[in-house]
Amino acid sequence: MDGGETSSGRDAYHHGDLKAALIQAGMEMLEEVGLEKLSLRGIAARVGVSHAAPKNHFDGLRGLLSAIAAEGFQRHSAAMTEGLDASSSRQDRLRAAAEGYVAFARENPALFRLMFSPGLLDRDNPALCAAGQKSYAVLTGIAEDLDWTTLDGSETTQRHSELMLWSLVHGYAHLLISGRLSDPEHAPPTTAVMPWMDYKPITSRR
Amino acid sequence: MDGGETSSGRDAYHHGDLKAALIQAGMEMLEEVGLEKLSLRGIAARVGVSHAAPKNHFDGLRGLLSAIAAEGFQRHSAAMTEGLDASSSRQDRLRAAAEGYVAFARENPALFRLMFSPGLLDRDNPALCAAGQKSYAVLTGIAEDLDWTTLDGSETTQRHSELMLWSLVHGYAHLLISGRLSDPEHAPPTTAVMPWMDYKPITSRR
DNA sequence: GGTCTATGTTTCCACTGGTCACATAGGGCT
DNA sequence: AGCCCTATGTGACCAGTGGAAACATAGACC
Repeated sequence: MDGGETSSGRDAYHHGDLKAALIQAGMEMLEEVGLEKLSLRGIAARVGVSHAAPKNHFDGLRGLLSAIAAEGFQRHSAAMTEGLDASSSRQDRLRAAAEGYVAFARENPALFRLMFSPGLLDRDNPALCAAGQKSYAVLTGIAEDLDWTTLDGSETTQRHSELMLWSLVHGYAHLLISGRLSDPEHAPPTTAVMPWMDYKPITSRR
Repeated sequence: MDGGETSSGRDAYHHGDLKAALIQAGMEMLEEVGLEKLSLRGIAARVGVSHAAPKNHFDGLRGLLSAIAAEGFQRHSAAMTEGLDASSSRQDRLRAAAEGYVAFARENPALFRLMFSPGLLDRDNPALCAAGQKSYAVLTGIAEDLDWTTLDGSETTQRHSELMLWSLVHGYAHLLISGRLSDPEHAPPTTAVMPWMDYKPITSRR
């Protein structure tokens, strides 16, 4: 116990819970130095171990990055659901989730970028896969509630609607952190780019 | 002229047109080895020069990548406009541009990624800035044609509409190459994720 | 013909991630 | 209690990277 923050209980070990410490340090440095300058040696140094130590817990830099991304997806899921009030309308719930999605990206741009950089991650990492799928499930789960999929009554539109929503928030998030928008600080709120929600009752068939 | 392929005319120079050759080689290797494994030394080796030679034409790896990205934005613009038939309806023109946007990303995933990786590029590179802005202008120019901005009649909606369209195609493009979609090969066509175009006359006020 | 400058090479440096043999320390068995 | 044994971390090496500086070369220009 001792600290018991992020680490698991044992503290008087070799180092403590090095695995969690590395993930923690990695997430901090990620936003400090940027995705491209993040180095295994740097992370190890911050924790105070040699650069070979992580090998005992992760499969190289890739493995560590994958673990960080997995943690990122969990926080991403949390960001989408935390503002969710079960009592609010389904439309508001969707709005809140979309705003959470985008806000997370703006607050953790480097992490968000990492999470969607397949070239840096281990596709087969179980934790990463699970966390990523869960994150997607959170979004689609809220979208499904709205069954705007009945617009033309066909079954296939379900997937299309999910993709539309996902593409929209994902694209806006990405643009906001891509440095291509003229004034990202004062960009319109997320709901401003999903305006069809304002003009048409989502659940109606029209 | 001599060859006159990608190089400009002069061939009996030191190397020929090294600057263009490096950009060309870089674009090829980019898709071959992936964005993260692309190296200045590798590009130089393919062209047959020492790894210090590019310094005379670019400001380090950053400069070369920026030049490649600039060329990428030009091709991106071309991809959006090439299928454009002036005689087709404005809706069809928008559809064609959107499909061009996404198709480009799918055909040049690493390049597309590079183009939107501010950490790798030189923000102040003039060619890159110009090409990037032009690319955005192409998209918004076509969107403007459609004046769906009149949905609520307010002026501010213009920017929101542009952002919505851009976010949508950009997000879908990104998701398709992010490795997070289950079966990206058989993903729905781009128009399937912009379905509001099918259900509501864009130019009408409803 | 001779110098001058653009272009390219060589050699060095600091840094990266990966691998191996080795050290250490705590757990568990006898 | 004492011992081994394995998980964990270290140090020394390697190939590779981008960058910088001194040097070489070959066209250009007078």
